Amino acid sequence: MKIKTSVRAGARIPQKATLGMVAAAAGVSPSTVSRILNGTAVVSPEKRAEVDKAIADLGFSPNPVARGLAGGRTLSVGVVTQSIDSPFYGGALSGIEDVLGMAGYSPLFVSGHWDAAEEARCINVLRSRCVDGIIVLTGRLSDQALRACAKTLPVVVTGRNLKAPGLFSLNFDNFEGARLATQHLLDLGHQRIAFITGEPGHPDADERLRGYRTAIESAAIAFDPALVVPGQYHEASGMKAVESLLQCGASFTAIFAANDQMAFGAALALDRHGLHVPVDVSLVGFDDLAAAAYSIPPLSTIHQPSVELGRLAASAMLQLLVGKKPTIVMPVPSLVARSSSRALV
Amino acid sequence: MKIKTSVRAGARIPQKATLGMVAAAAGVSPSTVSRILNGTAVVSPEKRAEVDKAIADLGFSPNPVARGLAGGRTLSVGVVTQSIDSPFYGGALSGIEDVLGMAGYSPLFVSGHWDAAEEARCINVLRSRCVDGIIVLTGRLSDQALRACAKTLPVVVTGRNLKAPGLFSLNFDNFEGARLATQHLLDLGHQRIAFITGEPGHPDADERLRGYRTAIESAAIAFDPALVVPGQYHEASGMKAVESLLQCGASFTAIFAANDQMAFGAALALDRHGLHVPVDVSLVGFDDLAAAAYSIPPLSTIHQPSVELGRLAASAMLQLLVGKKPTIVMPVPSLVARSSSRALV
DNA sequence: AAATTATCTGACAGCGCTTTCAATATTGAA
DNA sequence: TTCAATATTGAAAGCGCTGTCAGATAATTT
Repeated sequence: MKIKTSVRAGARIPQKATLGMVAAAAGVSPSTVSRILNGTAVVSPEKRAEVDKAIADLGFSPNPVARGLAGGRTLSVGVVTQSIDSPFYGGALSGIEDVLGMAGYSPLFVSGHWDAAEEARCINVLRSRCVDGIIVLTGRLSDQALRACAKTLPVVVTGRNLKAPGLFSLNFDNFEGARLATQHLLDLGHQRIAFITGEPGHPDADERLRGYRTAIESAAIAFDPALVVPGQYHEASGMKAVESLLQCGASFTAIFAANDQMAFGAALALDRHGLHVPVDVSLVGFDDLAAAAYSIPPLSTIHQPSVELGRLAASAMLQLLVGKKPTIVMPVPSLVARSSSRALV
Repeated sequence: MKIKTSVRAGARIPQKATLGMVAAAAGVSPSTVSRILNGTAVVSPEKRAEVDKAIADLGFSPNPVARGLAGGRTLSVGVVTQSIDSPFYGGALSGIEDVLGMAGYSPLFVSGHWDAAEEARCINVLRSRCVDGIIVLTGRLSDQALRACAKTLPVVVTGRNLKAPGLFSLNFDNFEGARLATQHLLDLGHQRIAFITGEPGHPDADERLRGYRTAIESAAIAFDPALVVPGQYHEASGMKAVESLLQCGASFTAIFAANDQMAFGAALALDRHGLHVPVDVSLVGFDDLAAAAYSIPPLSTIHQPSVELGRLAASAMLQLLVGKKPTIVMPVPSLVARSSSRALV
């Protein structure tokens, strides 16, 4: 290790003030300064004033690393996401960053890449970094693993319904969203509605399928397995799904894709076959990505409040952190009807 | 502060092993363990073996927080981005996370929201968190501010050409990319090519404009200011740009947008006016977002290796961190011709 | 064999902050 | 006016790890 900060600093760097220096400048003990900083105890107004002045004069700001070591709290919370550049989770990350930042906390993002083992590794990294809490965005981790984790740290998890001490879960009503989307197509007169599923085995994907099926059946239409094709939540799988649908000669007038990315892929595949949305086929997605409003045609979809989800998750964490039981409710699903779906004449 | 980890822990949590415990278990001093961990000095094979065993037995892993306090190095590097959920920077973040993670470093992402003051705040947060280095993705910060920052910490910055001690900059050839895109349209026989600019005053936007102009002029076509409309790099501004172009009655057979998002907006606006891409108007974007391959029609664009950019920036940081001068070269721009551009007949 | 030198290793002093614990100072009650 | 109770404060001991320093061994040298 050759380089050291002190060596690299050519010019005179304003030496970072420490709590001790503030104490000395204010003529009090370090303990007192600490107490003022943390509101741990009552301090006389005079001393408080002196310390405040010293802090301002020295431009002091406490060192989170030292704080972390001494107090156990690092003012940072770990966020386990699947991919930092996912169009869907991105919004949530942004919401988390925003709310956490306002409260003086820093988020530590780690990506699990849709893999339970990797997610477990992520959690270990976060733990070794002594985060004060962990937010898990729709992880692959078992409920059990999460519960265990919540034994040592406050945990907020999205995308499941889980009850455990020190753990708060925040779930979007995927069933209702899917039901809404399907109902929308039914209302437009569609009877043969294909469904491109999400990754099977995933709670949200399963719920969306259930919502689709429920809507179909409650319209007294027989559920046709031939109209349900598997997808993996990305564009390519949406294309493939349409290909296979067409290949099998399935007849349909509308497609409901379990997320927007697959809907985009589906639209492209349809286009390649000379089928136009919404003239030949109506299309509805799920998520309401930013891009959905600008696709051609703009995509009808179920709005998932991803930024809001992030904000709520962060708020819940903040409440957990002060020992309160979070009182957070998720917004209900809503349909955004754009131009990709139209009434069957 | 009511909750403390120790209180929250209901069950018996496997007490986290410390370096001291390892030392005791191995019958050596803490210093020796530290030396083995850091490779700071040679230790006898026997002791090394004992320590390794103790480490394995206790499942010990060093505490980065304590390390940070004691050694000054936190094994974390700050990353200043504009928005954590930007479709373009997302790729770069992903690349950074990947490379940094392999090396045992953790990235600390903060968003500047396209605002110099906020970016400065971000840098302060990062500094207070004692990051070992900072990567700035195309910030708004003045060159001077960055140079000052590089006096105390290694800095890697993308999107500019800046030379300073302790600072490495990594720039994409925006000029050449824009020239390439424009030339592509010229090669297809287009003469009236409109250009939707990026945020004026930004180096990359200016360079792209220059590339456009250079290509146009070197094709012996007069540069027509009426064909250049301002944009702000987002979809809505792309729509607005096309509206204004149409409003002014400008005649054009192709549009080159300074980024993909504006190209998507432009395509939609054209569509609304009954103009189809590429039949009526050819369209080329810049960035090659993941979505570009799945838009309708798939967008011809200049490929920006955003993930690669992130990886390179992280590699450069890693080199800086060990005191080496980075030897990193950026890939050259390349055109991805898809279906949104076609030859004028 | 004594004197040097090169190799390991442990003791110890922090890094900047929090947090008992005990010591004052202050107030109220008796 | 005296004693207990309460409010403020400081001293000191770490949190888990690193890095310097000097002591202990072993390897070379005259």
